[in-house]
Amino acid sequence: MHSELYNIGQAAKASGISAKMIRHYEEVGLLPAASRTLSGYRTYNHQDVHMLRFIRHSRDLGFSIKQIADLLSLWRDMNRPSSKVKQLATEHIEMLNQKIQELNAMKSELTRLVSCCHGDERPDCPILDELAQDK
Amino acid sequence: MHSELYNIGQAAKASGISAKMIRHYEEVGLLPAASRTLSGYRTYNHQDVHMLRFIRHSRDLGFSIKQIADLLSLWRDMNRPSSKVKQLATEHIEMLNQKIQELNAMKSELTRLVSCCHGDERPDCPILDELAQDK
DNA sequence: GCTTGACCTTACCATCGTTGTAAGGTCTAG
DNA sequence: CTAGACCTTACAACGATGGTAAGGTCAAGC
Repeated sequence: MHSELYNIGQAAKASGISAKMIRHYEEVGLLPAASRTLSGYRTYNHQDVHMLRFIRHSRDLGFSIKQIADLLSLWRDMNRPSSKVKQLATEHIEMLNQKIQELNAMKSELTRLVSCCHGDERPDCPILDELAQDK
Repeated sequence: MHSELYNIGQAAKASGISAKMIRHYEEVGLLPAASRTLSGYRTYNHQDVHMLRFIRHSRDLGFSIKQIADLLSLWRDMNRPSSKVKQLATEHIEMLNQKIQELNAMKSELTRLVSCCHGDERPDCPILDELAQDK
């Protein structure tokens, strides 16, 4: 196993997280402070890049930074109970469900309104009428 | 028709938009500058509150401030073609669809992972395994 | 050795919609 | 006259990300 070093741009490419966000994650404490070259450049090794990939995958699934921090600490804890991970994921699914439900409610209401609107050159518009309703 | 006056708190209650946000909407130009009492308090009349309700309904459907500004100007334009309103709404539905799709993708992936995880006291966890994968 | 260009550094500001806070002025009821 | 509820402005924060600016560093080519 070589411990070849990456600078932040290479780590970004290898992990799929922008250099910008890597610095940000470090600043907010999601990542430990990277080691530096003499001239101050951040350096990353394979393990660091592995962690970055973990973060990206978590982010792609919509986990918040706080949740990702929890996932990372579970990941590092070799004695974690898998129930904790499952619970975290399940809670996130619930959050997703809630958001999806909200968006779906908006969508169906809007779809209903749109289907009522002629959509021609005349000014009459049930969409505006409904938005203007006092209900 | 009385033109009874509301102060910002009363307008907030009557419209369902917080006083805070009413000020914000004024600041960003979604609302015209409110008239003021001698002592500087903002005052609103029935028509203003009606507009605030319009904004709230639009917001409840997920329209952005920019879109609401467009809706408001269509609302005020008695010669608008309803096609413009319909198009705006349709574009928003498309945006909603896109977001819903993204969230659903996250949800189904997560659901799959969760269903693979025992969720007991043992540390083995396919959720973490997958997040840590190099793919 | 010097220049060029690509990279790195920090430190800001912007987005979007909303909330919170602080410090102060005003109004109204007791 | 005072207490408390309201109003005012101005600022910062959230969440994740992007942008910009001003400057230092590195590697390649001349």
